[in-house]
Amino acid sequence: METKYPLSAANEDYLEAIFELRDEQGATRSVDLAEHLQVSKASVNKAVGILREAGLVEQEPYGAIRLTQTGQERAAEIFRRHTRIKRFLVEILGIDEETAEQDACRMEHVISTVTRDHLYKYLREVLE
Amino acid sequence: METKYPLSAANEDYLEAIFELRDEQGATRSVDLAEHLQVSKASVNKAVGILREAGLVEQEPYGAIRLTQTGQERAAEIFRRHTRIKRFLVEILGIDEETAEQDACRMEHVISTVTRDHLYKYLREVLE
DNA sequence: GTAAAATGTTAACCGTAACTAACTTTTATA
DNA sequence: TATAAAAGTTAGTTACGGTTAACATTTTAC
Repeated sequence: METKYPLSAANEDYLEAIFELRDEQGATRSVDLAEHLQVSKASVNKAVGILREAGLVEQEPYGAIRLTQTGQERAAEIFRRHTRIKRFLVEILGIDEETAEQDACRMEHVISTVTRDHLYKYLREVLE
Repeated sequence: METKYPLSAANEDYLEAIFELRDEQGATRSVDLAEHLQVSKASVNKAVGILREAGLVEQEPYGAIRLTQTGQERAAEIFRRHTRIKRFLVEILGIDEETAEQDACRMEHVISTVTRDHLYKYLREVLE
């Protein structure tokens, strides 16, 4: 299968949103993704196709989207990165929730794993 | 003229590199830009055209590239952002120069002005 | 001063990621 | 249950930012 396929920032966003918008059965609808990410249904359809090819989600035609095991892990990691960056912005730099959310959305795609880990460590130390 | 034209991340990179690679006369050569940014001469040519349209640089055919007044200010601000983010990564998070440089390159394009200002303030406080 | 090398320009192309419009399928409702 | 609305799909378009290849202009070296 696919071990560590790199995802584009856009596709990381789709994966993360699928993770966030799951219902009790773990299903996510395309239309909700489109709404959440403010893109067209067509864009969602294409992106989900890519995530499917990459083995990160499953979806039968006209059906709901579900994360695979790998997809789930990958998405959770992205989500964790996002929330920690946001925490840093809010709790350390004192930035408002709204701005922090938007900035975290973009920063999560550009920091290296080295910086990510140092940031986590810093958060643990400073917020004990 | 153009008051606050938004630049894409790519074009901010070109502008910043033009700023960094100026010689004593304030001139930058396309070929050096291409080398520095690791792109083709054709890409440089296209990007410089956009910066020219935006009133940020001047260049007569086959001549050197020079920043206009606005271009100079804009580039200096981008450069400042870059170096401060890098300082943060190196001096606060303890990341190595190499990684910090690469991450700063990407982070500089995605942080809001709010976050930028809070980061500067934090740097001043922590590094007194 | 001319020929070769270096530099700059242009045209045509590619991939990504968005869009709209038209269509199919599914779901909900009257 | 038939039909209208909602959701999903597909095809074709656009903009951006890169590419290569061929060409034009400058600069350098003999």
